[in-house]
Amino acid sequence: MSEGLRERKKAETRRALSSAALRLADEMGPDGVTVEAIAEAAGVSPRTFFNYFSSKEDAIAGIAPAHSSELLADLVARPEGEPPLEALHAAARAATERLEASADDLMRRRNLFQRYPALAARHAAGYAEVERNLVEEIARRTGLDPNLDIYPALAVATALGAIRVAIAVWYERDRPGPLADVLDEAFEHLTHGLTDPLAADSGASLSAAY
Amino acid sequence: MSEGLRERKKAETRRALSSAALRLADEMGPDGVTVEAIAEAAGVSPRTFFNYFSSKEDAIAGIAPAHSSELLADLVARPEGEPPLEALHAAARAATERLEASADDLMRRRNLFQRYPALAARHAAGYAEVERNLVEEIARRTGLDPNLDIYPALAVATALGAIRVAIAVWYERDRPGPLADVLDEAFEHLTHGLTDPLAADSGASLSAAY
DNA sequence: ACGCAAAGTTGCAGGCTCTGCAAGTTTGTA
DNA sequence: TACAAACTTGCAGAGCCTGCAACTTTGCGT
Repeated sequence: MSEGLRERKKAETRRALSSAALRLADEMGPDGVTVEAIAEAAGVSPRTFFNYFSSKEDAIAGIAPAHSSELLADLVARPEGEPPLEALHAAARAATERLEASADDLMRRRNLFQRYPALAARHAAGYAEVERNLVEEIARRTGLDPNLDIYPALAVATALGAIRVAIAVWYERDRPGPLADVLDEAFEHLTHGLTDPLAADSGASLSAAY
Repeated sequence: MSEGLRERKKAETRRALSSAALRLADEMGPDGVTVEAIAEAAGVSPRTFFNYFSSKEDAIAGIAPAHSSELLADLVARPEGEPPLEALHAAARAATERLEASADDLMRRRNLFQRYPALAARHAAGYAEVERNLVEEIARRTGLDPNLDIYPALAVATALGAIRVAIAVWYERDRPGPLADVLDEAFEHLTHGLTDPLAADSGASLSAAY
């Protein structure tokens, strides 16, 4: 029942292709690696590569619908009455914990993105669809129109921005503690209206966190 | 001295290529148009196309560094003591006014982006560099480390998100008034900590705005 | 076990994108 | 007018990506 041999093999092939693409791109640059090389490293034909990824860049940038859809699932699972930003915070927290588990892949990819910004853009594009879904869910929870009211889209864009920034800072700080702590710090700022951390008293506890 | 014939011709060719790319992509979809067709419509050879744009997508997505660098200039021009989010708000306001001026081009491109999200991603990638610069400036103003402190990156990411969301909602509402009004609405939410607009009293004035 | 249907892999043909190079053409200047 | 720099162009070629048809593997009912 659960997971047939077929499913497992497909997942394994996908992982092998993604991993090979990432490693080779790291070594020779995204343009230095060919689909042929990736396919060979993963033990399949070049043609099969395109059955798994729609482009070479997709394989390298790692368009992983898994993490994103889990983010949506986590949000949906939050209690109905919870304030939107709190629900987003909780879902984001769960996401960071999953991300932290595969920190090495994340790091490798991050280094690549720093060297080749075009890849980062491609990666970010993968989140566009999830963003739409998150906005829908927040709109449903607040009873607002996702197209005409600004709040749902703004809250979601802000939350995703917080995740992105938290990951970046976490790496720059050489990962001293849990990623979730940095995320909490970010949401703390958001709930306080992003007041200047130096001018405002409310900022004292924040800077003390680091 | 000023602008030789050479310069003007180049600028004209670039504009013709960009315009043809946008129009053809609108008619036949980004994949339905070939570089050959764009070049022919602009009256140059296909090879010349690549002397102006590094890829077909670049020509269609219209990587325009102008707007972004103006955003940075506006931010730098704000008074030194101004709270960061207020300065970002003011700079964003100026940006929206410039954007509103070329609303038709924006609309056409926006329609394309809606139909083909990959283009939007490409376009967004152009803003990555400006985002870094904005973060630097906010860090300078607050005396924080742009890499280790979360506030500057968070404030900038949030502000850019606000601009993006404001534009989207403005179009969905069929542009009833100034884009800047929608932007103000977004920043209002941000300064109030993104509290649930239904639960909080502070939300009353916001929903009244629309 | 057996065999059939669905799913997955592969090779091939072919069109398109993009690059480097060398030759030709146009523009700015002395 | 002559010359140099800048720009355009054609050509060759590598690589990306797709549709198609044949082949192999897996899942499942009998």
